[in-house]
Amino acid sequence: MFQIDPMSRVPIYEQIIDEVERFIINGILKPGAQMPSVRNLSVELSLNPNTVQKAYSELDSRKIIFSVPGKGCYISENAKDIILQGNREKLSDFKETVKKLIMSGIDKSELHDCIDCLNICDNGDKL
Amino acid sequence: MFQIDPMSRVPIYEQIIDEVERFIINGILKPGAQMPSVRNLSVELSLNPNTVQKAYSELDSRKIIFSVPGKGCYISENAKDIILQGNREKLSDFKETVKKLIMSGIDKSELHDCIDCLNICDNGDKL
Amino acid sequence: MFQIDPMSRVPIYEQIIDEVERFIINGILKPGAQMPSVRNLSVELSLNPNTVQKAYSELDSRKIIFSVPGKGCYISENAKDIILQGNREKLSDFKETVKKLIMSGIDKSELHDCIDCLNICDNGDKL
Amino acid sequence: MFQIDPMSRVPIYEQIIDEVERFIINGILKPGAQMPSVRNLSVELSLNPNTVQKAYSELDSRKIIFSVPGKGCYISENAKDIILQGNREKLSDFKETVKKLIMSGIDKSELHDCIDCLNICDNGDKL
DNA sequence: GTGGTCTAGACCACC
DNA sequence: GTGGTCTAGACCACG
Repeated sequence: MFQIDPMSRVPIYEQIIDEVERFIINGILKPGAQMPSVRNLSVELSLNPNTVQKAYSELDSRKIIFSVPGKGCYISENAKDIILQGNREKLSDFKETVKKLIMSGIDKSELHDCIDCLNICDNGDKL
Repeated sequence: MFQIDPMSRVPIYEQIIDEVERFIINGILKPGAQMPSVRNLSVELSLNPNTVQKAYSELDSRKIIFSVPGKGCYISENAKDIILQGNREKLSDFKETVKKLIMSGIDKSELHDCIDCLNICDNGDKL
Repeated sequence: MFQIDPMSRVPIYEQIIDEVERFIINGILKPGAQMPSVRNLSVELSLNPNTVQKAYSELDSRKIIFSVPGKGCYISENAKDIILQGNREKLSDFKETVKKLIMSGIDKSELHDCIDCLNICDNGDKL
Repeated sequence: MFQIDPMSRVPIYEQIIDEVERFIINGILKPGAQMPSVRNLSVELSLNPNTVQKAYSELDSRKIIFSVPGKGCYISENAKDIILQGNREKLSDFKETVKKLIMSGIDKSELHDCIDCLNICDNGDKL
């Protein structure tokens, strides 16, 4: 289901969150749909259940999913909106990154080039 | 001298490295110039000497500065070149960041806007 | 596991690095294998964890090992190549040493004898 | 007089000792000859007098020179012998160096080559 | 459990 | 005074 790189330096639980968000943005996971159980997902991805649980907890605290005790986790109605709203923060972080790069002597045009040279569909899937 | 944010999630020793690089790029620290001593800088920034030492060691291993035990640390002749060369890697990381942002549904134009709206001088100092 | 001499003038953390490199060259530590944990090794060698950490950090920065925070440190695929390439520098240092010895009046033949009289297996283990 | 490299990582006081020994081995400084005063040498080489003093003290303790209070330092009668005898220790250190190099996977033949490729006169002067 | 960062304080060699 | 190494002990994020 989700694509996880266990050797990446970005925490696995963040990768899970990113993947869930990506699936929601792309419409693969729709509001009301049930998430895979923590146990199943941890087995499928060969991950520690605690790691999956941490991702689910974060998604739950951000109201992107909600858990029904004894039944499972489900996608919230306004999950997409919350994610898109969260992108504001990401853009803020992005600005900080850009600022640092410029301060270390990199030209703005180089950054623009980096963005343009990426061949990625707008729906988020790799070409 | 250097601007450090102890609350940032980026390690203090990396902030020191970034600041030193920035000063070198801006020409404030020139080749052959002596760096502030580990002890002085640690006092000035209210840091543990080991933290400053770690930053200096990394700069030394990257040949941006060189240390003469018992005398002090000095800016290397080709410090600027090494730093600019290191920016290649930073651009590579930047691409990864951009890729993730686009995959989470952010439009390229928004990223371009983020770059353009920054009011930063080309020499790296904040306005 | 590793042989450390706490009384040597060569820093302990460098001794650890040398031992790790030796084990990799000899094929005892293979690519992908997990390194002993920082804590375990520090206990086993009766060292401070920070000392071991410093050795591991250096090995990581030289790409001989790579660390996955929360999981452990692993031998890189091309660790052996990197080490052998690093030996070029060692030979350069060796030349400097030889030069000084000759300048202090030692005959080249004596140096050749020193090399030949060593009883060391080609795989690096003491007889 | 002496060639000192203040940027070298080999301690200055050791460089002084090495230079004095080299001059004695080459016959430039003969037994009974007076050494330059600590003060003069420190001025001439732009060094801290303490550094020169440390070198002289070590040479004195090894009986290579002897000091006559109020007059100066002089080369001992058997200075050359002492130096050549000291070379035994250097050869012992050299063996240790060679052992480590071989243990890190360097072939003996490469070390022999390093020795042979040096174009240095036996009397210690560079060609 | 893992690695990573930081502080506090010590000792050393060198200048 | 300088940089370099080491210990002790703490805290954090991550699995």
